[in-house]
Amino acid sequence: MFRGQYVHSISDNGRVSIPAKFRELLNVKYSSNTIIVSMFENCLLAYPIIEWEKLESKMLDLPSFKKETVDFERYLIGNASECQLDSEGRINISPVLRKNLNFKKSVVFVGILTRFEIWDEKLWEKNRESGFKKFQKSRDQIDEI
Amino acid sequence: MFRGQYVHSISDNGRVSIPAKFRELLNVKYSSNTIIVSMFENCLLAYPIIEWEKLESKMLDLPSFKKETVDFERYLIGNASECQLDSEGRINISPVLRKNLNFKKSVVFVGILTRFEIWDEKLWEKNRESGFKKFQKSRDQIDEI
DNA sequence: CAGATTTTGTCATATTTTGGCATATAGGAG
DNA sequence: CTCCTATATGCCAAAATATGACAAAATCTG
Repeated sequence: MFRGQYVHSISDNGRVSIPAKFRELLNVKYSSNTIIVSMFENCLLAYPIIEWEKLESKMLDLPSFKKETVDFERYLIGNASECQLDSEGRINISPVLRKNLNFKKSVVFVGILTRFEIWDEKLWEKNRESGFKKFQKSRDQIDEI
Repeated sequence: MFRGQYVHSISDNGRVSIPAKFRELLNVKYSSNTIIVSMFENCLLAYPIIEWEKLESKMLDLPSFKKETVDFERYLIGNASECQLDSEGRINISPVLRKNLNFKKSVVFVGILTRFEIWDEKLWEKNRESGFKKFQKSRDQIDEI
């Protein structure tokens, strides 16, 4: 499972190392160094290709011209890109995504079970406080864990 | 699968490069460099010929005199045109389509699984915010993805 | 049919992306 | 604390890509 936080720097042309812990999980559990990265709320969302394909196959069953489907897919798939880790364990993040999320110098990888998020470090820091508040609020919604 | 966004410039006479990632998919998965381009909401909609033909065969099953069928087909098929990628991976977009969609200098290719959209860049940018809102809304409609 | 205009094919080139190496840094073991 | 290994990242060369330019071919128009 993906867990924890790692801060990495990102080069001018959008290249960044995936944390070694995540790389190992990709190798061992998923036997694949291909991931899909897409936009989410204020961060990137990354899935091992296998997990992502589960999502996609569900989406292929949706009625393709229905409004909700189009809106949903246009955003989630339209922002997605397939990345192969190179021999050094790095991926490239496209100019569009970097611009949208205002990626500057450093990003934070946040592991969350079957996926991980990538945040601009500054934004991540800024949201720490409100993140805690949201966590507190969510405790009531999540029943009896 | 088609995914992600790519911004390309379009020449005065409507010639534009298809993103390399999309070209590769056409070669490898579809073994064909023929696509069908038609109008959609505020953008063009492009399908590999094979996917387009699947769509057509579904349309043939629709009740052919029903109002919705006629309206749908008249628009989607009536605006469709077949394009071959040239040796440099470019297609031409007809003056009519460019005028309808107000294509200026740059366009955005948006990959969506078995198809991709082509937007005027300015318009795409303008719709980005509302696109995110629509996505948020659609998340509630699309259950349990 | 002739001339004008548009479309197409090819080449050249600037830019971006990729691959590989080298080095600095961090983290763990002893 | 110190050494050693694993990791992150800067750097550069090579490859791929996007796109401008221009001539040849095709099409349109009167």
